[in-house]
Amino acid sequence: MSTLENAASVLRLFTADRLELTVTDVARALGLPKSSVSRLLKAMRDSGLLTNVAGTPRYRVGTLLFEIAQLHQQNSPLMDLAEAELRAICQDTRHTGYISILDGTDVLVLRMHPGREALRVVTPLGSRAAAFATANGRALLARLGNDKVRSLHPNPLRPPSANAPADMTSLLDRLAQARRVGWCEAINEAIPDVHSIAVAVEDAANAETFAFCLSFPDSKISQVESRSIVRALTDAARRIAEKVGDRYWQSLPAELAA
Amino acid sequence: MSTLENAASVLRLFTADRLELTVTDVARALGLPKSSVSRLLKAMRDSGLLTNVAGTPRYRVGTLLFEIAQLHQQNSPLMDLAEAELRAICQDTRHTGYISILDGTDVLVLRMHPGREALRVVTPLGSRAAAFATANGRALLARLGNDKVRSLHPNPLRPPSANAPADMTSLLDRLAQARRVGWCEAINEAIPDVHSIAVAVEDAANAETFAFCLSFPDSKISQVESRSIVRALTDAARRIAEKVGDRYWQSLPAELAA
DNA sequence: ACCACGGTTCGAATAAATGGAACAGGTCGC
DNA sequence: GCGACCTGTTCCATTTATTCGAACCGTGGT
Repeated sequence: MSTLENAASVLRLFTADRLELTVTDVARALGLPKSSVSRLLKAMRDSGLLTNVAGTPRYRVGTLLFEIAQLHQQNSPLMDLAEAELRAICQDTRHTGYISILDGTDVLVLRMHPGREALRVVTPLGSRAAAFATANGRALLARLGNDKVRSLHPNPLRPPSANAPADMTSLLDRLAQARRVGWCEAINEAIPDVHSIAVAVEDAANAETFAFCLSFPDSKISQVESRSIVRALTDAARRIAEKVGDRYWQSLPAELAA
Repeated sequence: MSTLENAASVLRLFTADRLELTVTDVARALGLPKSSVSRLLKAMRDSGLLTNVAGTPRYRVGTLLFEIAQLHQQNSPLMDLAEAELRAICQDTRHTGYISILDGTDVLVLRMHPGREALRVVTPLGSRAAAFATANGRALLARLGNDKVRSLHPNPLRPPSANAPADMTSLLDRLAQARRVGWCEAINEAIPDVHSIAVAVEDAANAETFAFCLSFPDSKISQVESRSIVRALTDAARRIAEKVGDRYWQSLPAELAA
């Protein structure tokens, strides 16, 4: 396999509980000869992708990746708008907010605004979840056509819980509903007792789409509060859509969102 | 050159005002034939390092890097401690706080806690600056031996302003002073009218060292306030040092820090 | 229709990656 | 102190991926 693929595989080996890797770690995990791995890691270090801890033969992720990733999430007008709106809603409601993007069939958490409640819902930055079983995920999928959604999911859905869509038909039903009202919710799907309400906005000019949601313990929130959260999110999305020229929200009558 | 080096070079081409790259962009910038670049970018996309914007032939940084970079800065006990302390100080003083590491001769901003003042000091996450001319940088350099500092800087220093150390001798003087008192300040060095006060903490077990600082407009802060900031930072560093077993702060008498 | 421009494909020459074996350094247990 | 063992590195002939120029395709402009 090419050096590049191997390098990417090495990067993927780093996980939250594996922040350092050794030559044998990688060799075992990837089934490559030690000699190749030794050279590969050294090459990755020399090119800045990795660093090795001072005296030790352990490798960590290099600062280059941190810098690049940082650039990647900055300077996006849409992100700035979404963050500002979400921050305001989070401060107002004291709940936790997330901004996510679609990456294949997963949602990837790009930003988090921790709530001030005692019980916080914590999905760490950079973590993934199946898009079809999350509020943010379905808000994003609803922006795609049904055909696209189907082709994204060639295999049968594997719902993480009973509340998640069990198959493609019920997923498309929920997406259709999301398209009608503009927002989307998930109750006790991926995580028990977690209720999330999400909206999605798109900046066609930059080919960027984000979903943002509010997450809170389902048991603590009344119907009325939930309604006001929907209102806050859809209003925010509408303001953003206005600024970036997202036609999607223009076609949604305000009364349906309430 | 090897594929890996070329890939790293491509990643380095992404800057804050260059979030998308095309084949010819890269070919021109790196002086490589278009065909090679075309293959390289495609390979990088296939391995997850890059993504190309839907219909267009433009490439962006892939989500893999974001995930990896996110891991990289999480789960560090020292970072958690430093962040908690700095957050408290920032809320207290309403100024901006930064956490940085040393990367070669540069400091790299890992975390930022924006202040609540009207005039905020903004150095974006992931940005670099010459270590010798910043408070955080010198706090980190002070942890190194003079020999190490000298060998890091083979070339004459290029101070960004008159207040920065002009040569190695005056840099070492300031480092020596930092080692005596435990903290470090930079007044109008890298950025005009910006005053920063920094301390550094090290977790030897994990081979991690961070500096954190408070930055504020120099003109707005009295001698007395500055003193109390020094106190807050050194107290915080001492608490962290206690927890992670950083011997450095044990040898510093508390009265010298005041 | 033509041209200019950006991207891709092709194929032979080249340079780089590969992996087994041998080597080096360290630690552990006896 | 010694050997067994584990880790990482170096070496080298072999393999194979990568390279680069040139030809090829689409598109957008005039």
